[in-house]
Amino acid sequence: MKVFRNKFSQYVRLSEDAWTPFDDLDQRSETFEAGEDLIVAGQDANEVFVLQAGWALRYRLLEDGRRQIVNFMLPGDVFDLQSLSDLKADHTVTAITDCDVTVIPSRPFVKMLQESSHIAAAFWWSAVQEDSILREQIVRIGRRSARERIGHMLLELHRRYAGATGEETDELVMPVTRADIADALGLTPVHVSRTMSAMRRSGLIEEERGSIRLLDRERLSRLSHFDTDYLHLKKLDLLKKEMAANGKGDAAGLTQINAREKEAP
Amino acid sequence: MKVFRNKFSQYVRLSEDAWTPFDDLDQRSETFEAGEDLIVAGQDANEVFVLQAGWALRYRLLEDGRRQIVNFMLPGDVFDLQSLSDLKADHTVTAITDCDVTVIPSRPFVKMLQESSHIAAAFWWSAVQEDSILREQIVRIGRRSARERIGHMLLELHRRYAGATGEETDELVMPVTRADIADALGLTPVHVSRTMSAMRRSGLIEEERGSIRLLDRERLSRLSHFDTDYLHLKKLDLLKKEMAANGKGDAAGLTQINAREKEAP
DNA sequence: CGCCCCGTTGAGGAGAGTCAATGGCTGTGG
DNA sequence: CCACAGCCATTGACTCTCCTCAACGGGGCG
Repeated sequence: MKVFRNKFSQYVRLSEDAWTPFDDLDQRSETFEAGEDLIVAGQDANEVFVLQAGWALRYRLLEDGRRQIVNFMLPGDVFDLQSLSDLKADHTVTAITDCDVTVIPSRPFVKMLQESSHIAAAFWWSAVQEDSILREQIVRIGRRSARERIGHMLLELHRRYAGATGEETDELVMPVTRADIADALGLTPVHVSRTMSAMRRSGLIEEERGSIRLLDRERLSRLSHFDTDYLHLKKLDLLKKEMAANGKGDAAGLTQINAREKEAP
Repeated sequence: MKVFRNKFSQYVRLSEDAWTPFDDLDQRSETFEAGEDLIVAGQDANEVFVLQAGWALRYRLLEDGRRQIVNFMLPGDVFDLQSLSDLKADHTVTAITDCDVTVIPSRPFVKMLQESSHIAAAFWWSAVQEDSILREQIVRIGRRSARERIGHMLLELHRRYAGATGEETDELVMPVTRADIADALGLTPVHVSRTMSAMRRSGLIEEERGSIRLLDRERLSRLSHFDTDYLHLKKLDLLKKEMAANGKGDAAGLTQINAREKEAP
C-alpha cells in the first residue's frame, strides 16, 4: 500500500483520513508469478489493478508472432481504467517478475470515485500520466534512433521507479531482457544488444545482472532528448522540501501541489 | 452538436433529456482556421474541446525539427481530458482544416460529470477509446512495415470517420499531406509517396485531390492486419438494426449496448 | 505569369534486420 | 558432482527497408 501512495504524492498529498473511502473498498491482494497473465486480451475487464510490487508489461501480439510491448507497469501503477466502461481488454498484461497486486471490482470502485472527489482527482492524474507516457512512447518509436530510444526509455523508467519508491540512486533494477526492450522500442534484440554495448563502451551505462547503472544522466538526457516534463511531476527534491515544511499534511486533506506552482510567472 | 452525439451513440444512446446537464453548461463555439493552434504545448490547459467539424492533429516537435504526430482528431472527438487535472499541455494541437469547436471550461465540466453519471460514462468511454487508439498507434509504428502502417491507418480513419458521421462509403475525405502521414507513421514523405503509389498500382486505393477511395477494404484489412475490435465499437450495421428496432430510445435514457452484447456465449 | 507547395521518381547510402555461431549462466537430473 | 539442456547476450557477415539528396512537374493563387 505504501508504494502506491508514494506515487500519488507526486501530485496530491492526501491525509490518511482522506484515503479511508479507498481503504474501505472490498479489495483483495493477489500474487502473480513471473510469466503469469494478469489481464488477457479479449476477456471482459471488470476489475481495477494496482501494482504494489514487481514489474509487468502490456503487449500485443500480431498474427505472425511479432510482439509490441505497449508499456511497462511499475509499482504504484494503476490499470485498467478501461474496465470502468465494461469493455473487453484489448491487450494482455503479463508479470515480468513475481507481482503483488491489489484487485478491486470496478463497480464499487466507480462508486467510491463518485463519492470522494479528492481520490478521484488522484486517480485521474494517474490516468493522465499514463496517457502522457503512451504519447511519449509514440514519439520515441516514431522519430528517434535506436540509441535515443534506449536512453530515453531508461531515463523514463528510472524516473518512474524513483517516483514510486522514493529512492534516488543511479541504479535501476530492471528485470528485463534484450528481447523485451526490443519489443518495446520497435527494434530487434540483436540491435538492442549492439547499441547497448556501444553505450557501455562510451561510459553511459554499466550493467550487472539485471541491474543498470546510469553513469551520466546528464549526458544521457542530452543524447536522447529526454525531458521529464511529460510525466507531470515536480522535481522530487522540491517535493521533499515541501513535505518537510508541511509536516503531516494539511487539514483539508488535500494539497494541490501543481496548482500552487502556477503562481510563479 | 449532431456529430458529437453520433459518435457517442456507438457506445451508449442517451435520450435528448439525458443530455440537458451537458447542454446547460456554459460552453462556447469557436472556429479555428486551418493551421491555427487549438492547444499549445507548455500552456496551462483548463478547457475541454469537442471537435464538431474539421480535422485536427496532435503533435510533438523534437529540438532538431523532427515532428511526430501523435494522433488525428476527427469530428466528434473530445480532448484534452488532461485539463481536468489542471496540468500543462504536453503536446500541441493544430487545425488541419477549418475547425468548429465547442469549448467548455474544465471546472463546470467536472462538476457536470459528477452529477450526471450517464454522461460521465459516455465521456469515459470516449477517453478509453482514445487510449486504445494511442496503443494501436504504438503497435503500428513499432512493429509494422510501411505498407501495413499506411493501410492500417487509412482503415482506422475510415472507420472513425464513418462512426462520427454515420456515413458508410468507401470514400475518405482526408485533408492530409504526405508529410502529415509520414510524421504520423514514423516515415519520410518520400517513402510514403512511394508506398502509396505502389498501393495505387496494385488496386488497393484510388486518389483524387484530397480524397482517398478504399477499393478493396477486405484485402487491405488482411494486408495490414487490421481489426476493428480495438475501437470498442459494434459493427455499425448491427447498431443501425438496433436503433431501428428500439425507436426513439428507452425510458431510462440509457442504452448500454455493449453490456447487452455480453449475453451471447 | 511566376511562385510556392506538394507529390513523384531516381540514385545512392545508412541504420536496422536476418541468419548464424559462440559462450556464459542457471537449473536439473543422472 | 558433473553433464547437458535451455535461455540469453554477444558478435560477425550479409541483406533490405527505409532515408537522404536531388531534380522535375503539376496545380493553386496572387
